[in-house]
Amino acid sequence: MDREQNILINELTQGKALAKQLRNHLNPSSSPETREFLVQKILCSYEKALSVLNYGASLKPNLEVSILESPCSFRNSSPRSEASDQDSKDVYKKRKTVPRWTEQVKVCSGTGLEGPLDDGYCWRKYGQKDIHGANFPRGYYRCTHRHAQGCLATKQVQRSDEDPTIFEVTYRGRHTCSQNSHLAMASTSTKNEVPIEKKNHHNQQQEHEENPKQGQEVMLNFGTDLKVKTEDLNNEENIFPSFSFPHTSIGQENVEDDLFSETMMENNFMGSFSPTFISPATSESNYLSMSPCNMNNNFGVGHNVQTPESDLTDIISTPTSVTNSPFGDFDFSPNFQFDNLDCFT
DNA sequence: GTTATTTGACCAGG
DNA sequence: CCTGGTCAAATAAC
Repeated sequence: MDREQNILINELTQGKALAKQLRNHLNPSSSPETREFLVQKILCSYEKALSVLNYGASLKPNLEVSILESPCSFRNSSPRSEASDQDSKDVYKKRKTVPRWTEQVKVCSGTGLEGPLDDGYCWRKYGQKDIHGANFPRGYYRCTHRHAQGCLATKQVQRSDEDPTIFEVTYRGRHTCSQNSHLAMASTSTKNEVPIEKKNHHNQQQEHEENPKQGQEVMLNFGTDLKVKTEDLNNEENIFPSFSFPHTSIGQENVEDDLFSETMMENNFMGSFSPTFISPATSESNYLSMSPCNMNNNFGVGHNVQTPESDLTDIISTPTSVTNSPFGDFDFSPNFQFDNLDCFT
């Protein structure tokens, strides 16, 4: 908890300082670029701070955080759900109760930010598929320690059609491997989860490379915008009785119990993470957008946003609420419970 | 040598 | 039969 607090204070302090700087740059002689840069940095600080808070808040059933204005999103911040829709239907159901959620990662660069998509885990690619209707192939990754530690976490990386700087990363399962992240890990950052990048250098046809890490791409923009959208499928049987409103923070607690217990039983591995994070209600729409700076530090860990395994397909496929009110709901604020952050240590 | 990626085959679900 | 997801042999990187 101290750590989080420090980070929080740090970021807020930094944000304040940056704001001052920005004020100094409000004069006409200052370049718009500079101002924009400062704005981005400020937003980074905010987002990071919010992310920290989000950790604590995520225990709350119906947390919804929407921070879409991350530095880089000015370009195209429209949250998209097409891919998710597809996924949601096609998810193979044999494996039930595997939590699944999607992060939309926007790759930007410029501000000396490292590669995107470094979530602090070691992934190993085990497949790639061309997906119908998508211009880019989808990459399939599993945790490197699958055999060593039986970590069943997997993820899919799908590059967005329209905006190649956006990658939809769908995670499945939680990491049980010890080497993983939490805060410290990711901070070591620069380690690329997807090593492919190296090879890609020789590759002309990146159209077929969904690989986020390509140097060139990284150079394209600023920062990394990470949106986390949880969506759970896999549980045909479990449909949220009361998910109608993603923003609702009330009335879902009841549901929580069911899902919670179930989640716990079937996904014990989650325990290694932090059981308290399992908050079914969160699933509908969890938007967490991270900026480049976040990525530098430990915040690549989008996984911390918990999702239960209810079948939220429907909701998700109509992310209107999320889409339409990107900035709207910040109901997380009142609910922080730092006490639970202990789970991370 | 080891370990990771590529890529077509294979399988299950719809 | 088509599609998405996984496997595994071949290959590349280290």
